[in-house]
Amino acid sequence: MDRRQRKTREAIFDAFITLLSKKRFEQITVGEIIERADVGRATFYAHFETKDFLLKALSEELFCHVFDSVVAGGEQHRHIFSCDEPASVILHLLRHLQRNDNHILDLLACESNELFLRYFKENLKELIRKQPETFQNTMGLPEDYFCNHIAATFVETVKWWVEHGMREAPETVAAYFRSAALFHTEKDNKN
Amino acid sequence: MDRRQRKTREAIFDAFITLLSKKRFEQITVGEIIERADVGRATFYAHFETKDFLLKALSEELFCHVFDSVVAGGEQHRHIFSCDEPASVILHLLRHLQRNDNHILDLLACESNELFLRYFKENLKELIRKQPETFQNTMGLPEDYFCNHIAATFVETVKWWVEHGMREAPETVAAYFRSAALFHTEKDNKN
DNA sequence: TCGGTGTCGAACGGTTTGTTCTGTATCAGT
DNA sequence: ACTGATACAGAACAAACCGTTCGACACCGA
Repeated sequence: MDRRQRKTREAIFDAFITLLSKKRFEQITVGEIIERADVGRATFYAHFETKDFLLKALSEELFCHVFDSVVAGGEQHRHIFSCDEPASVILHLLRHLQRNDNHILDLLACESNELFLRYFKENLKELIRKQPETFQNTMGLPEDYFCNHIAATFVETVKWWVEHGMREAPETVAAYFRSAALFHTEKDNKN
Repeated sequence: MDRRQRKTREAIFDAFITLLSKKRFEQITVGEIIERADVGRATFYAHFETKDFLLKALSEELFCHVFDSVVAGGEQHRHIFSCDEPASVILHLLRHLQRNDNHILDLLACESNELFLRYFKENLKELIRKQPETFQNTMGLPEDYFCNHIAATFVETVKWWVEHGMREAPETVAAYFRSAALFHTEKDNKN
């Protein structure tokens, strides 16, 4: 990709993130973005069809690499919701957040966080669906209901953590999630 | 309240609900609302400061009466999350939805349902907070985390039900929720 | 050096917003 | 039935934002 293209794209993303930390997505105008990014109006529209597409592109850019790093982990992440495992995906994600890689945290803490949390949840559901052997639906709940429940609980957990100031250690939060999500590993069931 | 005022207010609400069933909140214009409601522009702004306030007013109007009817039930609803109780608040709410009183269902099914679900959740949390004796935080989770988890799980359950076409009976859905929310009644703990 | 590509900046038409004003209809109380 | 207060319709308005177009220029890779 052309260096110029990358530069403006980056400038727009940065300006957008900064603005998101200050006001809601809906009340951010294209004018503000291009002013802060120091970019021509036509240039903006050459990159993004509309403001919503910018949001989508940003979401993909940020979350893709997080979830990619998860699947890249491969077999070592088999028990994605077994929090006892040090390599658990949960802990992986929580630590990712704590380090605030790529400003993800800023976006989850901003007033328009629902937009990103929705994206987050969708990726999670896919992840869960792909690894059905790592958790057990012991209550006989419908598959999609159960799957959605796990993802939603994790998102709510993250949201709570962030809004709470992230005072707890990732391990603690993972334990909370484990309790709340009603996730029983095979080990549990042997008790 | 003046009969004229009530009439226009009602007309605006109706038009708004109809439009919400057709397109997202964000892309509904005041112009469309007043046209469908057959109301003057100035009249609209005399009633609602902005489109967002209209949404808020509608939410309050709809959910208030639902939750009021719950607290009006008083002592008979003590065990708000004990689904075995026929008078349980859960069943009460689910049946309310199934009858589609006041178009609540339309709003929960529309593309902008997050707005109402958020409102829904807040009311739920308050309800839960007010009746701490009716559920037990057996896992030693932080109070607010647990409280939020219960409310969120219920909202997700309702969302799933609606998106699913509401094929299940309210009793079935209540049972799902009971399982998922990890809600243990005193009876459970005696086992 | 050259053709292709990205950017700038201004200008534009179109839409939405929220306000203001005038004249008219409806209300509640006497 | 009369009256003052209140609510309404409808038009017009300025301001803001959107998305597009265009010509001139700068930068890229080859």
